[in-house]
Amino acid sequence: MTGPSAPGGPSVPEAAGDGRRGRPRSAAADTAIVEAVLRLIEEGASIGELSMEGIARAAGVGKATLYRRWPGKNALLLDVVRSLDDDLPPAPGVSVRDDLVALLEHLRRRGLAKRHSAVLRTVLTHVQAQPDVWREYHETVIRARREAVHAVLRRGMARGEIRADREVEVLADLFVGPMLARALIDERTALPEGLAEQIVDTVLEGVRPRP
Amino acid sequence: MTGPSAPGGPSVPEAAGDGRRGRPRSAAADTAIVEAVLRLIEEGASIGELSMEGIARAAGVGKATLYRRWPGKNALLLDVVRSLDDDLPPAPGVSVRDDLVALLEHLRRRGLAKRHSAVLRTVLTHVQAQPDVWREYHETVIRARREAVHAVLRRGMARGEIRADREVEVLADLFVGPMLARALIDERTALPEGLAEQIVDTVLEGVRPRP
Amino acid sequence: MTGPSAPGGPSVPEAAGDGRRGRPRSAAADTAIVEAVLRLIEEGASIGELSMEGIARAAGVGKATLYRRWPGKNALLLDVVRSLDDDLPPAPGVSVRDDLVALLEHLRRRGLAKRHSAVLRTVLTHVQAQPDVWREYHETVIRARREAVHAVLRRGMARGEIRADREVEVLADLFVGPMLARALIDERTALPEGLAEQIVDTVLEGVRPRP
Amino acid sequence: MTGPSAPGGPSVPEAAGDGRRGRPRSAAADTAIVEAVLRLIEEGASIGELSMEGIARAAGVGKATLYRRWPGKNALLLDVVRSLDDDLPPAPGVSVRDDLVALLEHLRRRGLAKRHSAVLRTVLTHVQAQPDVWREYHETVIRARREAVHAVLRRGMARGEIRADREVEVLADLFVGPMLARALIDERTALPEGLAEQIVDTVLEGVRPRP
DNA sequence: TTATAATCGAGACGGTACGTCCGGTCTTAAT
DNA sequence: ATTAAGACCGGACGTACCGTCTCGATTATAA
Repeated sequence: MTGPSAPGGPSVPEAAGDGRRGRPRSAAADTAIVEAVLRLIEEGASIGELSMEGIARAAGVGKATLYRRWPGKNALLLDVVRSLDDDLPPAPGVSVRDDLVALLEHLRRRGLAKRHSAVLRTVLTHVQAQPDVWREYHETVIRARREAVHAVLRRGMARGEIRADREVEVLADLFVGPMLARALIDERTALPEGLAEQIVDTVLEGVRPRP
Repeated sequence: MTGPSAPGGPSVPEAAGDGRRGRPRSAAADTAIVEAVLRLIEEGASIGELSMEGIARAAGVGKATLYRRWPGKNALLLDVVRSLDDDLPPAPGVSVRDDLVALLEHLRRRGLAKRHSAVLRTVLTHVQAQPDVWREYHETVIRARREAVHAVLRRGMARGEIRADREVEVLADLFVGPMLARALIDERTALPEGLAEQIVDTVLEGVRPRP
Repeated sequence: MTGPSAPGGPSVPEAAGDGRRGRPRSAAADTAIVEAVLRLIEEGASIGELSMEGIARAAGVGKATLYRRWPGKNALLLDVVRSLDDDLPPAPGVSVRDDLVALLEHLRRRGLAKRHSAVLRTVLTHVQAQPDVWREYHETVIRARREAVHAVLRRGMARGEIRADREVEVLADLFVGPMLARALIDERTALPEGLAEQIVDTVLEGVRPRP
Repeated sequence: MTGPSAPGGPSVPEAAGDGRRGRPRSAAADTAIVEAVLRLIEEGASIGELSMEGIARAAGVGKATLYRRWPGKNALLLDVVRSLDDDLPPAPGVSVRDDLVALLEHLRRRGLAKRHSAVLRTVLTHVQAQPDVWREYHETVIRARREAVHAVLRRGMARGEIRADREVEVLADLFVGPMLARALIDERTALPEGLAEQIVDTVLEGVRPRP
């Protein structure tokens, strides 16, 4: 997606190698739409006002302008959620333990951010019900994130800091799963500071008492 | 909820200590409705036919009969999902490790069951967007399940099989979170046999290599 | 309405010549129902609360009690309107002119009565749409009234007070029609005192100026 | 009502002096709706299929398209009935007697027309129960017709062909009332040819025998 | 300069579902 | 057998949203 609308932006036809004709798409509309969705969600429009009709109204935009950019509500919402994932999180890092803590801390912070939390909850709720859309999100966003964890773990294995007799996927879930479970299920009780370290260290050390 | 409609059943007015008047609610309708929802979901009606209108049609029931029992779609779906949680899972158990494996295995099996998986995914997707409904589900179903894990862990702590320098809530997430993450996010790729043991043992032993 | 179910009252099965069994119909219910209808109509319930549901509620009666007495709403309303026609109007009379005035005056007074006017308007509106019910009303109530006019006119013809070269039906309409038109169409503007005499005399004398 | 939808047409917002925006209302829908109502009524849909739902279905139109044009069923039906009154009836005329005959003959013909008769009966039945709607109909349609009669009569008075010692309103009812009474009450027994002349002449000459 | 053309906000289009109400029937326990 | 109460199925009510379509107006490039 290299068009005028950056990654995460609306899906441009992308055709017409160079000689585009007619009035170009309004960048202002792009912004207004995405901002309207975020505003609506933050205002608690759990699902009520989150209709294409309401979004168009809130953005001061015609409905056709929405449908010209996205094929439907799910695609729009998916793009909105993607637009919040821009901030590249990971880090090269010193030790494997610190890399893992950094990754989980990033996850935690995002789960805390009012905007991101509400958006994610509301949007995923919509999107997850559409298997194809969800799959696309999975393959573009989630897989990337997961790969970051896998890379760290594989590096740890190579260095001998992580046991090598388990599948990487399972190990990754051991670290990421607990944080996700808290963020997705426990509404927003907490995600207290220090949770990342706590999870990483406990999983590393094990739950059995050590002498 | 100890009335004629068992836990998981429709929300009975519950009034009238004994001298109930008027024609009683039809148990056949109760059954037909819940079965219709399950059937529709299994048939893949991800969200399309999952309308009160469609449910009533599929159940051969008037819409009023639905609204007499539940205040809205979410409440109905919530009850349906609850009706799938009847099978008490846990186990007294011999060792703490075996108890944990049993709990996770139960989780895994349910995640695999075609019916439960589809229902849960579809329904939670609906329900989670309604904070109040979700909260109620959380407090009646999730809390109970979580408590079972907590009990096992506390027993383990008392016995010295589980380290006592971590909060029980965090430890519980370490075990349950990975399985949930897989079940909820990875569509249904796997949940392969042996996953429960793998998770429990790895979390118990830790991820660091042991000599 | 002399018996519990007199002519004009609810349509009793009428079977069982003598040996009726079981609990007898409640006369209180009969009264309550009819009164409820009249009350609702007078209160302006033009058509809104005029539902079987609302009538049963207002009468403090079960719906089945209504349907046990009348086959449907129209039959009930028809009976109510009939119950207002009990007061025998006509008069033997001295001169034909006075008889006609008396008949029209009777019509006028009834058209003025708040109760009768509102009921008639509301009910006929319902009833007229059901051809069979309307026909029955026509044949039992309207025909009788019309016959009274015809009798007077025929007497006048015999006496030489009324021209005999016109059909009686047409002549009857000449007298009754104007009053009805006012009563039915002009909402309730007036029907002023003296209207009956005015109509009768003008129709008798003719509209052409007399020398 | 001078907008794009002529008298008898749907109630246009009428706002926006010139710069109308958005897609304009479909004239095809206008036609389809009115035709559907007429068709349904002619097919005998006394009141059963005469629902907004049924009308929309029969017209191949969304329900919203109905409610965009009329606030409710009564208003729609009222407009339909108005659309049948377009054919200007009266006539300048030679003698007062002939003018009156022409007016009544027009009334008679309309009462006979299958379409108009059925529509009028069914529709007025609906509309009359809503006082405000009825009032509007009265003031727009009935008053106009009545004024035509009044004009004829006043001309007759000026010419000395009509007695001047009666109120015009009463005289008008003497001519129009009989025809209306027949048309509205006698289902459709007749309205035989020559009725107009018969009424006019008899009312003019008077009912008393002449020497 | 003038076409040509894609965009814009606005809003109507045919459908479908919402949650409520009523019609007419049926089923309770109580009288 | 009838009572009041109320549940039953069906279906209409009027509203809202979906995704498409048509308006007149705007804003670009291409001729």
